[in-house]
Amino acid sequence: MIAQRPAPSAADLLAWYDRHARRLPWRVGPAERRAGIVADPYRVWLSEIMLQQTTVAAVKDYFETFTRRWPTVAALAAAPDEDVMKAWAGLGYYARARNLKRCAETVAFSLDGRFPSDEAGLLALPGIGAYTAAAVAAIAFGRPAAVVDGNVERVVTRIAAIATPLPAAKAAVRAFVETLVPGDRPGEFAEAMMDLGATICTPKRPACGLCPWNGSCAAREAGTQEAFPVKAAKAERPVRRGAAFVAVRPDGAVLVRKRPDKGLLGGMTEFPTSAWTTDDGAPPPRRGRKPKTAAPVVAPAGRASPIADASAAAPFPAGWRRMMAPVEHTFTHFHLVLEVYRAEVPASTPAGDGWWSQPSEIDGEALPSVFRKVLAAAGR
DNA sequence: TACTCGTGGAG
DNA sequence: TCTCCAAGAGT
Repeated sequence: MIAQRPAPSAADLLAWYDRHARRLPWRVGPAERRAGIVADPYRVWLSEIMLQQTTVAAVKDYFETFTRRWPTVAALAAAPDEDVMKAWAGLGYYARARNLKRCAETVAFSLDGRFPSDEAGLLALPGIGAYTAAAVAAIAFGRPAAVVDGNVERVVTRIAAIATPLPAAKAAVRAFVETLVPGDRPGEFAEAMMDLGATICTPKRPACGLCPWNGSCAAREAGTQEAFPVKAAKAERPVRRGAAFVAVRPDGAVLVRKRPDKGLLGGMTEFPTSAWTTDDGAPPPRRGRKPKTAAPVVAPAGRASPIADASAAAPFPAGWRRMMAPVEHTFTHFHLVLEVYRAEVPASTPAGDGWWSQPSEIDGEALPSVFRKVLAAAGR
């Protein structure tokens, strides 16, 4: 008779966590906890929004900047949208910043400055989904919520050898976690699960020898750790092409404008660009109403005369000159190749629907990474 | 359910 | 170099 694997225990994981917890700026450390300090829901919420699909390393500086500048949800709610977008620039997924601001306003102005303490109340707020609602409820309010993120999915699909591909397996993962969540220290339990996934139960070459649950893991017993989680096949990444235009005044100011609030890089700042083509040369599908006349599209360099096409897509006639190397940038679901054009223009050139940004101001603009590459490619 | 939505670091 | 992917949410 072969001994059955014991069920994983929250107590074992918490004992491991007591020894190996990562010290992170948004966490209440053990010493503080002993001193009776509890988590600040604002800081927990802010960190969880920033950490959505984003690494701890990338978040740290932004978290420090935000909490120093806006120490409370009321302060964030009172800030101009534009300042928040500028502070978020470079972190990606800009809908998070828009929802962050809306959520802060709701909490500050409609909820008396207090975050809801239960999952349902949190879930109703903009930018807060199943994961974040559970995480804030558990970490900030001590609720025994089942916190399921990518780390937890990996840990649990291995422990229980769940072969159903994600995201279909999500319900089974959540059900499993619900059987484990302790009534005591549920927030630390959630942090422990995530730390375990981040440091021990890693995607490649997990350190099973160091895992507090290695005796309970079905995948490890079978030697198939790296086969989990099973994921649905991903779609291929198409290539889109376009042109970006950097107009430079004699004083060094460059012309920028604000992108539409919705969609890709919504609400952020950009250099004027042509429409971006899809693989087959057609313009990308539009969500809104079709314009009566199609926007001029720049053909890929080499296929037609880049200069001639660029002049049609440029924001205004000028001595546009194409930079040698195009900017390439990979988004989640497509790869972008942007030809960069630059022109020296007179001081009297009107800004149109945009504005002129001085060299001393450009770094502070809400300029996404792809357009910072454009700026660099234009030699600014 | 299946897309859309960024970025930069690790392997 | 290139693929994967990191504390997901909205539609």
